Amino acid sequence: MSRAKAAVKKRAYHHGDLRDQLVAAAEAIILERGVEGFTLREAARRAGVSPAAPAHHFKDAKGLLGEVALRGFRDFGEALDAGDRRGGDDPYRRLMEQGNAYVNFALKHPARFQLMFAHGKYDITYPGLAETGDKAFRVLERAVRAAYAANPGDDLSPDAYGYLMAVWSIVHGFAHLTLGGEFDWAARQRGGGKDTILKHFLPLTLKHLPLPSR
Amino acid sequence: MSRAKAAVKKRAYHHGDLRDQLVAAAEAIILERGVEGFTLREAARRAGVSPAAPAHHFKDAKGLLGEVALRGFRDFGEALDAGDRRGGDDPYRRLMEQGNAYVNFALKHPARFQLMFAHGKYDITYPGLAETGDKAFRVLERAVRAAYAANPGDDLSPDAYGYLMAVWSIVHGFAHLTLGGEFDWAARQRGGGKDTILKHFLPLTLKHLPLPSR
DNA sequence: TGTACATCAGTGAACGCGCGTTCACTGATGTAC
DNA sequence: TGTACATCAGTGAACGCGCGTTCACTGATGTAC
Repeated sequence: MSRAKAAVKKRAYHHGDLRDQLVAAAEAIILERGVEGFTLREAARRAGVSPAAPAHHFKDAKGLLGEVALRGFRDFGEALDAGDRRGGDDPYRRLMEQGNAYVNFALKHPARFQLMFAHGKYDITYPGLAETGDKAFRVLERAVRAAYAANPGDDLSPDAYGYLMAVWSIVHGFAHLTLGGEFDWAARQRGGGKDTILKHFLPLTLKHLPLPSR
Repeated sequence: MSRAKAAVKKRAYHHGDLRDQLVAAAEAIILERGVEGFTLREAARRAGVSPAAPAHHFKDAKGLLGEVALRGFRDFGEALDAGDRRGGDDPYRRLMEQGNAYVNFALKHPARFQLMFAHGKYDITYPGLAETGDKAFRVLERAVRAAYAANPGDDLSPDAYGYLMAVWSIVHGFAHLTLGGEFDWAARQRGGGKDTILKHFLPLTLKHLPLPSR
């Protein structure tokens, strides 16, 4: 091996990309071992760094997970918003597309999704987190308002509240049950895995998305 | 204190009720600290017993949790079944009542409910567990079959599959989101807590339970 | 362009902690005769 | 009814483990002049 190559391979004392690599490692660990399987030491190990190094980038373990959750909520909100736009002018289609986006996000980024809903695991005071989370969930509310012809700022009717909760529940429940493997028996009947659930069963399910009852 | 009283208060060397008390302690711990907060040592501590004692009743920590899950699935199945019967002859009402029972169980026994869906935390080979779990979920399937006029043993139509998943998703999602505190903002508007969600918002939500599309 | 020096981002050893499980043991209970 | 003894259900000390965090440190980088 040439000296130049060796120089490239040799890890610099300063890592250069540690912050992002810790985030990536955290996601990978959660993916493999679940939210509870995450440890700060393992993340440091995977980034090739001593267990004390992360403290220079995050306050503590929950701080690192706060950053993971923040990025999750940001991308999640954007995915919902893109779905909403795909729905055009039709409030029902907007909700359908958002529901699709919701479940797709959960199944494509299970680590992020599970962390986002794992209260107590990450630092909820992490800068920007609360706003980013709120923003994502307001995308759904906006489409429900449209479905019930409520202007921004208006109180939602009790019926609209129930509808909002029903729609949110159905997509969240579907995502959660799928990730938990509760639909695997159905997928197995068709000889597939989680991808089969997404491609085959999710459309069948979303067909039953409740209609707004105006 | 009389000698008799002292004799009563003094713990017998043989506990007499350790198995059940360990199960009760496990549920209490999960309630207070979440599924991940459970430790076998803490359960032993609460039962007033050394950390080695549980081994005489359960293979290991996951075995104890297996028993907790088993009892959970048993009661859960019975609750769903009672709901089903309340629905009388009307398949839709049967599903409504089951949905009600589903969410009520989850909110009244959050420790059990959360454990039941926490895969990997308990011993799934625990005697009777798989059967008891299957039995509970077949109660829902049965009502969906009735709604689609499918006889036992018939394959369900794709539409019926989607419907089954939609109904299960909506009640499971509602339970999960409520337990996760995602609806607290709504409850707070009405000056209440989880009980408000159960009494006020659950009926509003179940009104939007999808209708079977026969 | 060179140099002094502050700051930044690492190291690695050490801390105390609580965990699940194992071990040899012992006191209490139940049973056979 | 009494007794010998097997079995059951506890004890408590010990094991090794991995964790998050702290500490004094040091090498690399950036900046002021």
